[in-house]
Amino acid sequence: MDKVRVLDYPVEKPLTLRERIVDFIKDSIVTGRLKPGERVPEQDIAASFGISRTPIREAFRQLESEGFITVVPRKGAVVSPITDKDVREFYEIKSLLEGCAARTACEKLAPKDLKKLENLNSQMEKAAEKDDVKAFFKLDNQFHDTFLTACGNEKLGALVHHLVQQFGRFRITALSLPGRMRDSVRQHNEIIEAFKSRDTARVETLVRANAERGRDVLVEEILKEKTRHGSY
Amino acid sequence: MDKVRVLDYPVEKPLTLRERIVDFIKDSIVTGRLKPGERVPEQDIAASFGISRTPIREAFRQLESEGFITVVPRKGAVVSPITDKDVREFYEIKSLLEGCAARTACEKLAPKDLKKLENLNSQMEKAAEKDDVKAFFKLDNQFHDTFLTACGNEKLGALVHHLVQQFGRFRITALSLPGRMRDSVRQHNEIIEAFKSRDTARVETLVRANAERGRDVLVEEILKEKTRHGSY
DNA sequence: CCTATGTACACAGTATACAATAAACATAAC
DNA sequence: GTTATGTTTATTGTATACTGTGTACATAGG
Repeated sequence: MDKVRVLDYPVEKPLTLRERIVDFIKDSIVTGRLKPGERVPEQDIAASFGISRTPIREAFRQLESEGFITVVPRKGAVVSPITDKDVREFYEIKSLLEGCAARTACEKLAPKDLKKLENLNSQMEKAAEKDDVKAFFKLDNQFHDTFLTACGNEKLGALVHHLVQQFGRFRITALSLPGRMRDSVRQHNEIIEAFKSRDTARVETLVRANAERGRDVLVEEILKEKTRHGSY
Repeated sequence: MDKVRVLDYPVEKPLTLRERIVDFIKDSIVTGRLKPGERVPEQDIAASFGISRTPIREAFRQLESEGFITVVPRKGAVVSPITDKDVREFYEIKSLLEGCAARTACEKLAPKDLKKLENLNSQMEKAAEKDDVKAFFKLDNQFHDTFLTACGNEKLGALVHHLVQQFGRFRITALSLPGRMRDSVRQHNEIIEAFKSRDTARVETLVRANAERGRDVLVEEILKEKTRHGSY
């Protein structure tokens, strides 16, 4: 009863213009090309892409809902500024959710998941040695995604993913600080050990500690950046 | 140095068309005028409002990001179906977040907040007697908002608010079940007592129990509705 | 000088027109 | 009859034109 399978090669679906714009602006914000507070006029984007304003306006709506930009009717859009309060609040949530996910995942983690965690962390160690922040960043996300997925609650994983995404720019900056990546690898090793011994309480504690450590570094980074701007 | 205050009467700001459409569709979904799975063609909305498609498309983008509708490129939008799995997952998150908020709020609640909780709950009792589901619904939201606000984490409050909003339709249906409102009032009374005695651990336990009770009723309601549809 | 009002310009909000795609239907080949 | 292909139609994606509002600057009045 199977259908013919001749032409089902990996064809990348043609993204709609809006989707491409969303990706572009998100990336611009996360990597820092667009800075918080900066204005984002529709026409400029439209002109530089050679397209009309319509898909851009739709992209703005989506980006607004996701917290990347703030739009004031009849005034325009600006990149949402991030305050240290924002980071504190989000990371309190992240800590709670990730801790819960890790606790739940602890009993479910398959041997291959544990293997994966170890594998990822050793890759992160290498990235840390080479000071490859970008690679480390991706691996770190995968590490966390592993138990976020394993916990079985899809919404929870998506939520954390979404929260974290907004701080991309600061996270990358924070990872660049001396010793930060190595520090993270060490914490991950502890987490892996706890997972192996199926110590749910300890897993939760460690994961939350990891999140809170990330928060502290991020807050510090933002405050530093703020004073840099204030000193002009 | 005060400015003249002659014309600052409550002037309701002119909402943009998109905002009105968003409100309308959300309300339609929450109250059940639009059912899960139902298609939502742009043209129909445009025609019935006598406006163009542009603001509607923008509204769709926002509603999509917020989880109310699902849009497939070049096919159109449908009201996002809600499964029992969705509810279970969301309420696990809600329980966690609300529990945390309540625990944090416990030490911060001012006398007037406690007064407010008692006041709201007695109003809910009255609404329950009169079988006024709509009023009860609003009061219940206010009750929960009280400690969500008091906990100090604004994002957390907003997040829970957002999660809960999507299940509006089912929550209202669930509240209509015999005894459900009275049941809820009873749980609230326990919570208030725990707040009064500043028993943080008990507060968290009770709030989580309340959330999980809500989840169970909601799941049951959805499963019932599913079989109703399946039995055709 | 300072304040207030008028004016011009930039830009977002909306409408309309057109292009592109997907689904439904019909038609033709086997 | 069943399958495959052409065609129509409904509906979304995008472009363009127009309208209205906010901001900045200029100008007049005190």
